[in-house]
Amino acid sequence: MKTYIIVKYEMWSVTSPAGNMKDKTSKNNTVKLSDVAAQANVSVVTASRALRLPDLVTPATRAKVAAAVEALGYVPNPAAQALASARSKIVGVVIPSLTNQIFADLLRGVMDGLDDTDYTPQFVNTRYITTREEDLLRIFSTQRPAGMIVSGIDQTDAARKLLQKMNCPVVQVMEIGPDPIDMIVGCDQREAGRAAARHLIDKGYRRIGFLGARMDPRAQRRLAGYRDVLQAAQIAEDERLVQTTPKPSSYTTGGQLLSDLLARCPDIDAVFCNNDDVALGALFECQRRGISVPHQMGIVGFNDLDVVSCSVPTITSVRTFRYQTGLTAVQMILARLSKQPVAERSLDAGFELIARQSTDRLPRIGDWPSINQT
Amino acid sequence: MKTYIIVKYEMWSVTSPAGNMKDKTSKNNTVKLSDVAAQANVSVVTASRALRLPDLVTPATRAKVAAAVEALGYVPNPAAQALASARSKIVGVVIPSLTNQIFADLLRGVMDGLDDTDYTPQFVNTRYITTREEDLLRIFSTQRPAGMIVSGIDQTDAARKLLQKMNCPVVQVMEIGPDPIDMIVGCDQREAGRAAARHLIDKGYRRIGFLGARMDPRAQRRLAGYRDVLQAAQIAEDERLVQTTPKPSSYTTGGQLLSDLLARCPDIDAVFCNNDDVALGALFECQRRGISVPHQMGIVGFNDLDVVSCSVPTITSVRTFRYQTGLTAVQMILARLSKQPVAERSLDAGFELIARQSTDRLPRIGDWPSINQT
DNA sequence: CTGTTAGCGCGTTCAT
DNA sequence: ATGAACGCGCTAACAG
Repeated sequence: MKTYIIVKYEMWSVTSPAGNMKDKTSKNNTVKLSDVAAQANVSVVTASRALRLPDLVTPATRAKVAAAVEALGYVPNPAAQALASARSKIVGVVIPSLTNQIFADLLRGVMDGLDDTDYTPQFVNTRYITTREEDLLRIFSTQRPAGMIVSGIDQTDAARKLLQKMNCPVVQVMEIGPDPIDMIVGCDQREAGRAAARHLIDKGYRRIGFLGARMDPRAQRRLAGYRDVLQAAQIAEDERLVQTTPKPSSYTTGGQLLSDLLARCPDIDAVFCNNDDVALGALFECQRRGISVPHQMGIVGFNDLDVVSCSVPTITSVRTFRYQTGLTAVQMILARLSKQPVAERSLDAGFELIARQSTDRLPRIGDWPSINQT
Repeated sequence: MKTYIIVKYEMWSVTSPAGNMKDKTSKNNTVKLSDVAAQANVSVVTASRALRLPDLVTPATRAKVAAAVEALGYVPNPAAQALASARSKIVGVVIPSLTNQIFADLLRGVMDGLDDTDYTPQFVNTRYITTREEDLLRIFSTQRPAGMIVSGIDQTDAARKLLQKMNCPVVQVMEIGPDPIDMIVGCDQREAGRAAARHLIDKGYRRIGFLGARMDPRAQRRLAGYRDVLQAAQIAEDERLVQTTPKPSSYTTGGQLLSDLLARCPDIDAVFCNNDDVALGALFECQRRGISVPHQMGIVGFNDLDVVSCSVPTITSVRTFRYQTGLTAVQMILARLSKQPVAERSLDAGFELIARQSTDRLPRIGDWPSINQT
């Protein structure tokens, strides 16, 4: 222990006098702003301003400071910054899960959007537990984040209040809704659900099942869209056609769901799946059972993950823009932070139905059952 | 200036007498330790110790402080903690990419391992760029992280030095190697590659190709394992059998790789794929071409993602333990931080070959070509 | 445009 | 077992 200290101090006295430039001048082995200031022959404040608000400083001093920073390898201490300014450089990102690919895409967008800024994303997952979301937000609020990105629009009142009290830009993502906390970017899940169901009808399918895992609020709204369309088309709305499970979505779950639905309704001719995991699982189940897709069974997925575009057959899906959403959310936050006027508080990221082989069946006369038959 | 102070004191004197419990006593609308101390009628230090080192404090005061914390809703300010102690509660996690499912699994393990501790993970991705890794580490070092988790064993010397200078537990993950920076947990990629290749040989395949995307160092070692086995089996080692691309791995890439390899070596009877994305893509390509798997073509993947266990046919893969690895890495760090003796600095997470339908072909006499034929 | 001063909320000596 | 005093590195008022 003693030797330790001694070694440390010895190193000090060795490097400190000898070191001209390129020197960690502090005992903590950390270059601080005061070191930079000393090196540049200016006050600490000036050094700070030269870095933070360069416009308020002479080009000459700016250069001096820049040189000192370079020479000493100065990097600001975020903890000190946060403490002094009561604002951290952290952008909090609250998502329900990391298992789901779509959130990984979102995170990539956020990360990329934050690259080359001095902000840092910080991710947490709620595991779809609302009380956990509140706890996480409480923790975030102690960090005084620069901005917050939260998934979905189903925050509890407590969560909404916490977010508002953070006094920073907040973006809800993955969905749009009528009453954003602050800003929002995503797509209309219900409308997207409608598009999927409508596509199946257009392709001549009539006994259209719904396969859903986990059934979080977003999935619920897609299901609602499916119901909208089936009602509007005056196709028998049969609750038995809706097969869901609280289990997390996965390929295996998808196969299981289809099996269960087939057991109850052997006459279905198509399924709209909650998401692509379920859709691919359903496709595999069809292959196992020798059910021909798209002829005996139409399949539509959701999200348009990479995999559905190269399976055999390829799977029709509703493309959503997760990466772009993450990017946009960050841009909204950055814009607000730089006092720029934000064009829109609510941004519809849209969606796109990508028709593929899994529904590529021409409607034939025989496919059209009489209306309202069960 | 003066008014400032007065305001503060006024608010104090207003809320302090009036406020019995449940009061944000500070001008900043933030409850601090001094508020807790006041409420509990102890000094700030005592309050601090009651929370941090409860053993050094009377059960009575501990209770008083706990009550005050509860009443005021006190949450420590991490920035202040970090500044004062020169240590943050952040565990830095450096991975190459978030696109790859296996890193999402790792992150889940890390997150879960850090739940119910007061440490927070912070993720960054290097995008497989080593200079970027160094930059990221430099940034992390300013945060004085509690621990670091980095992916792989191929850090540059500069990166290794940076990690050592952080003076905190460091765990390399996803691989094991001879010269860990500090601690390490993962599996022997080369050995895993051998297992995959050996399995194909055991199943009677002889013209065994290698399909690899991205080809990061880990993939390179798997390829080396494949070569080891082919040499040892005295099967013709033919570099034309190795088909790689610098492009990121994906299902599409997998199909493309197989196409390219088939164009050059139409006589291959099996492929060992870099990872499961490639393997599934290759399977789809076989389906498109009417190549029967496993009879005309054996396929082995890597990682054993969920999807390969329910595709049709199911795909043989080498299971790796990403989630467990993340969890273990965290546990190693936590153990070190709590001064517990760490059992092993190097932990082999192992792997497991899961044989499935895609290689389920009995070796037949005809499958055995003469040795060393090209 | 630059320097001076006073904290941010906590941990860490050192006394008691 | 408890408390007083100081400072972590930086920003934010204010004064020149």
